[in-house]
Amino acid sequence: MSRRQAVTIKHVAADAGVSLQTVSRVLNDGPNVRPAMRERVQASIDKLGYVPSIAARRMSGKRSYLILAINDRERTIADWRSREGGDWVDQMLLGGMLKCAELGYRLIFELVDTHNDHVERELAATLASLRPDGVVLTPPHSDNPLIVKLLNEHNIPFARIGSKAPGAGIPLTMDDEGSARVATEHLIALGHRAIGFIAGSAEYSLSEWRIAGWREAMEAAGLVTEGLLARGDFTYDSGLAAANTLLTRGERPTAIVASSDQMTLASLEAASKAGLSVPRDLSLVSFDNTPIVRFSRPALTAVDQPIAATVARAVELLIEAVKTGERPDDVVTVSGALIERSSTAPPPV
Amino acid sequence: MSRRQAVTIKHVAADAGVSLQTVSRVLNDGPNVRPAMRERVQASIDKLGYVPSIAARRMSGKRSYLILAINDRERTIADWRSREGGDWVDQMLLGGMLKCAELGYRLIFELVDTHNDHVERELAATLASLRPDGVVLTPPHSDNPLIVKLLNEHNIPFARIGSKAPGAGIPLTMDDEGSARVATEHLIALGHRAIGFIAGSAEYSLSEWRIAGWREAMEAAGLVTEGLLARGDFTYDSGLAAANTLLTRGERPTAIVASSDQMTLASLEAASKAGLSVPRDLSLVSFDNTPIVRFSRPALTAVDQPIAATVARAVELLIEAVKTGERPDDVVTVSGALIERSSTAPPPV
DNA sequence: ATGAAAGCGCTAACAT
DNA sequence: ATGTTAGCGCTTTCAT
Repeated sequence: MSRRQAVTIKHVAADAGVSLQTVSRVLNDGPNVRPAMRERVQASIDKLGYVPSIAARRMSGKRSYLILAINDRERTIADWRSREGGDWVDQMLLGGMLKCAELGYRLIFELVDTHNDHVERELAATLASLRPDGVVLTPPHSDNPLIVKLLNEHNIPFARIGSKAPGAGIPLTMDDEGSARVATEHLIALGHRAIGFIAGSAEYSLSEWRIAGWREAMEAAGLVTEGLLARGDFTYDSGLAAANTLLTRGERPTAIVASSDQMTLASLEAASKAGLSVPRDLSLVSFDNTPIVRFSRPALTAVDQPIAATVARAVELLIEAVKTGERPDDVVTVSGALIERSSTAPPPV
Repeated sequence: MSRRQAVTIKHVAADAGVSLQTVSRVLNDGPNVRPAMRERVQASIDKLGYVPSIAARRMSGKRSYLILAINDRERTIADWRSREGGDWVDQMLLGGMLKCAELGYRLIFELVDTHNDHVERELAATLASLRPDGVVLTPPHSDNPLIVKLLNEHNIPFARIGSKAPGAGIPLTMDDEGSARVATEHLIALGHRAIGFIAGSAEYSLSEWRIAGWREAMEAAGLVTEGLLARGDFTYDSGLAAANTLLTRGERPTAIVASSDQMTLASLEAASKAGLSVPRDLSLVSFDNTPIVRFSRPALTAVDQPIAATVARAVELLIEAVKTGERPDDVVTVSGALIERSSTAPPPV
């Protein structure tokens, strides 16, 4: 059998006794096709099992039926190799791929270097090769001015997940500020007054939003935040250092909110080393809710990041933008939820 | 800016002052191009930042530069939703995507239903739409006669991971038999004599190979296997039932090898319920080595499945097959390794 | 409401 | 060693 298409639009046209155009119109839900004709053509399509070639559609038309999802190369590969149980990629695929399939699109997953002087060349090459109808950006790419500029110049719709900045592209967030506030309020409600916060890398704007959420909750409750903020970069080691800083200060916190599961796990370790029992002596709230939080002892109370839902929403909006040219006016927010487990309790008396 | 390609082969040809064909030859490392000419054309390509359109290449030539990786829909989605920390998909992507990128290809990840009367329609549609140059099959698709037949008829190279059956397609295994033998021998060396085995779903042929490896090791050491085999289906619940069966028999095993991390975790739980301490009263060896095995108490000794390496090898062989038409004569084996942690010890005295 | 013609960007086959 | 021609399977544009 040859590598050529088995059944093409020509076969369908011949079978239905109509022109190629009419078949094309039926395929694309075009106007000016009588119901009877539509049915006849559809019958031929079904009978022959015809499926249009994505390459040919992209060649002739303006659409490629491809959505490109981009992640940071270095970080993603490091996560895969470390096998620490993060499932960011899986959740992106779950949300993005299934939504694409639902809408007749295909999701292509790619890695792009952020820390690289040839980001533009790299991305431009991918765009030239694939010509996707839309691009989903994740942090830290979402705020990378080079990438945003390039995509904008190419006039291709794109979503910026984890970005609120104005400008081109559709910004979406997982309500980091609100989630941090909820997490903090949860601890306040339990009676905590000295609540530490371990922030993530400043390269991600969501790190600042989470700090803001924590601050708001603390201030609304009349609590001080001074000396209760430490910075990490989402990694375990950075979390260990941050937790140690917080736990060795004069009036140490009775609870800590950390911006990633790895940093929270590190805080658990730091607490253990300091002879502190969680949650009896120290309460812990995590961010991400990746699989590992359920396997730690105690299981961690965590803010779930709705990655699948957010990516699915991004894909929807992108395809909408291709079809109608319209995009949301405001930042799109997909909120996470606080999942209570066993790492939080009232403070020691 | 329009959705048309910014820089096409025409621009390069014009810039270099040659015909389209010469540019095409340079792109494809074709013969009959003088080095000087090759350099001149390459200079134009670099200068203009030209990257060929994958769609146009697929339209005209016999290659699509696409490799399709297929997984079981039901199981994959269930794994994603359950968030139990399995990283099969990540490892496939890590091995497959990076190897594809290295060779100028692109990996497309798809889900296909096994338990479905229209597998063929579904897969045929994907093939018609994408026309991939090769397909990577994973269990249980690797032994699905409908899928194998379809791929063979379409004359498209494919790899069958986890399959040793003769016939079309390139079979690859992770040496399940050898790994099970090594795991068992490890326990025998520690002094165990009654070593139970919890097998996986019979739908996966690798389940039988693992049983065989365990049997071989036992018999080689002059040990009986009767009554020491239990069956699960890789899931936690099935592991719990299987472990309970093994642990409640007359002469209960002092060690168990289980065919998945979930089933081993379940065995740990079953042991705990039975008042048995691991590894003091019962040793446990797992299969898979997904991230969670390091987070259990004790951390599990496990056979690592080299998924990334196997998929990378499959991609290599597929692309080789496209280029040269050649394929390996024998089953390709990529061996895993036993990772020793804390769930194994000598048997109680 | 339907059809015919042109062309997308590339490679294959056939010149020269 | 290089160029020319035809055509892949569709959608677009322009007829009718």
